[in-house]
Amino acid sequence: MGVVRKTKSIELLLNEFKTQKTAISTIELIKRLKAKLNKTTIYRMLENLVDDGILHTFMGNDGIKWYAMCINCTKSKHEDIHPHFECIECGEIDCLKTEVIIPEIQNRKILSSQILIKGMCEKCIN
Amino acid sequence: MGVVRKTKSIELLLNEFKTQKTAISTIELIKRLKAKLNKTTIYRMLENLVDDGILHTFMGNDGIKWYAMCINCTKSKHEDIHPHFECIECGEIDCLKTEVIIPEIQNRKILSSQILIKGMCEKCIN
DNA sequence: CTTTTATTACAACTAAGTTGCGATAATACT
DNA sequence: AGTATTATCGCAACTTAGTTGTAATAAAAG
Repeated sequence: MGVVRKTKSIELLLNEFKTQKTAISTIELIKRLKAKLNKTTIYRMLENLVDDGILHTFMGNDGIKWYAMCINCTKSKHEDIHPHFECIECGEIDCLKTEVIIPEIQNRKILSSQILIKGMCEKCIN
Repeated sequence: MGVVRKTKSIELLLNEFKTQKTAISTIELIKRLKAKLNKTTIYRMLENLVDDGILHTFMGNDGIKWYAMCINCTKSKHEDIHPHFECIECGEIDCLKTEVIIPEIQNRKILSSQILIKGMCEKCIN
């Protein structure tokens, strides 16, 4: 249904994404906000913020959900279909601006794609 | 550790992948083989078959694991880094031979990538 | 045929995520 | 401002994918 009211909980959650530019996993968010927010609340807020085009979500390699701020998303259009990059060293996942071209496939219609690239990030490569 | 002994269980499991060319999820396998095999056994067999390069695994969009036969894998080299295609209509996921080029990224080292394309398959497009 | 040990089944557990519902607190209304 | 409305929140209980420990079973080696 999206976010309708400006609550302290929403503020707390969004603050995590303002202080950290990279993606954050649900379990990490729950861990950080445990003292102040119930996990059910966190799950529901994340869902609402995705509906509103404020956050976008994607599946990590380990099967847990990750969330990150949207840059050019609206309620109707999630333009944010970009690849994500997971560092095998520090575990951080961030959004890439790099565009990956998915070629057309015979007799199939491509609607969306999720790309998770694994490697070493700027910090860990040295 | 890989598969060492030829057992009836392994035969049963591999038979599923021989009669079906597309990927199969763990929960689907458990559902199908429930009467004959314990789920723990299925999980452990799948792990072993991945170690041996007979199956490869990837994460579905819903956070459950999928497995499919390897074509050009060996124990040491998993060449099978190809995109997967999920049909939003029938739910089937299969391996694509289409190669997707991941461009180099400044100051980062790319080691692997997982690409899940969503759309309509040959059967469902009509 | 016996011994070795990989494999399997079972039960009990872990952890991510969900559901229902009563309590709380933003917002709307007078 | 004070009250009514209802979105939001917290809690407890639940669901489900996947894991762990262990004793029993069955490949296959000797």
